[in-house]
Amino acid sequence: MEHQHSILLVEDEIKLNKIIKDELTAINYKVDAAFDGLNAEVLFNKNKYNLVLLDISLPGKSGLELCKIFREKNKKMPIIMLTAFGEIQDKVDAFNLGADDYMVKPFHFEELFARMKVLLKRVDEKNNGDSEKIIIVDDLEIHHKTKSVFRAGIEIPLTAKEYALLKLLCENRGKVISKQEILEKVWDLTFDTGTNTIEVYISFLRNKIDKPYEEKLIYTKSGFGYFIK
Amino acid sequence: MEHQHSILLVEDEIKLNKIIKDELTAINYKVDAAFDGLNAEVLFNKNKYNLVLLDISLPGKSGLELCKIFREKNKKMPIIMLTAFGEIQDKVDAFNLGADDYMVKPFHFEELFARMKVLLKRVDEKNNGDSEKIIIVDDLEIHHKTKSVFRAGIEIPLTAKEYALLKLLCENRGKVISKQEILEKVWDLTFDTGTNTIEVYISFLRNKIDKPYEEKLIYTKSGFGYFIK
DNA sequence: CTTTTACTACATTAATCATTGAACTGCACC
DNA sequence: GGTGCAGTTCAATGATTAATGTAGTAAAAG
Repeated sequence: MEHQHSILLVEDEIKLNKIIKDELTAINYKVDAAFDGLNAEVLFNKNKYNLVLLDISLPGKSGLELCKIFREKNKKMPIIMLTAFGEIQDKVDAFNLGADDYMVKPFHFEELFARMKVLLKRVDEKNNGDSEKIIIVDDLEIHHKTKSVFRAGIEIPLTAKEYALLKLLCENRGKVISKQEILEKVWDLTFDTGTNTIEVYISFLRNKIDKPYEEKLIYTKSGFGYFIK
Repeated sequence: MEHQHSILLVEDEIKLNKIIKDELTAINYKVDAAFDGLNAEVLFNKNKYNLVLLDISLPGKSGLELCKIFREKNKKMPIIMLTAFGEIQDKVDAFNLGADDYMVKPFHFEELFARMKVLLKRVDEKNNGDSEKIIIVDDLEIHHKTKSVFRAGIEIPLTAKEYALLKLLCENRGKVISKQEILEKVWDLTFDTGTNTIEVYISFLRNKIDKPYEEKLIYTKSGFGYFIK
């Protein structure tokens, strides 16, 4: 798969640690688990993580200390603190030490995952320098800032999915993108649903982007996927 | 130290570059040095600077080009051009491209430092109390100082949340702001609560800001977010 | 020529958005 | 401490727009 996020999970309750790890692994994260502060630090220094989940009360080295250390070494990596109920002061400290978010135990996994997704997406986008970007392919322009698409100077209104699909293809102009990859990046699915949604959306796009114009931009590589120009 | 300023120094004369960097570092600036335009651009995109010192004649990409690029990406960051004697026409161009000041080589470092200080102070003050700021979009005015909003000269009373939302949208006029971003910046939430508060507030705003007027300012980009004008 | 793969019109289902009114919250005032 | 009020939030509804699945047709591969 194209882009799997790497998570460092630091949690001393063995059972909780295991559950979180299993859940995250099931939805396609790569997880390293630590059960105490010292071990967490070793892992952190050895590997590169996209995000850290950090319990506050830990044997070895407190989560707050770790938070400070991690933040000093990496300004951008998101840190989510896992706090027990009543550790509200710690929560405030955590933000001052550079944590990005916190979850109060017990929490719903769904909420944790949602927050992780937001933070990871934010970092990914910043790295791409996304917000001001304009993609130009031939006489087609994609303005990320306004989420708008122009061909030959005329705006073509696209839906969110159409836009995401076109953007993916244009960002990889010339490269054949497999349906598998499209499913992952546009639909956030890691498995094939057995329907032909992608083909339908390619058709939508062609109607809007290519049909009215002489030169076609979207091509099919039968058996492999789609590509632009 | 209370507040260290970050400087991007772009100067191709190696000796001069080093001297300026050393002097600035000695008086407690953090300095990144670039010797050509391309490298300067890379640094600029990667890091956040409080001020740029920019030589006009550079290999790679001219200082004037860079000035324009930097100004487009950051409206507020001061840019001081370093011009050789006789580049007076360039000096004029530089101002048109958004430079804040210039120094004619050779110059006294003391004078450069004094000008930097003035410019940095000006920006710092603006950032602290952007109290004087007035955002104008069409016939809509937002007076930051008094937290009041006028349309076509008539004051429109807004509540705190309405004001924050309108301000966010107007500060990013033209840019589509996602609900996620609105939640973070107006409601301080990192997670979608599953309610429709944002839609409700957009509705409130439209009633006050748009309904009584012919030209509408608040638009919906379904699936993406909201934007102004 | 047969099989696989892809295309697209159409119908169905789902998601998103706008609006309203009701409920909740904190605060000033009695 | 109760009452009223403004600000905020929530829930229900209907309208609009988007996403999905089916099925028959077309195109490409072998």
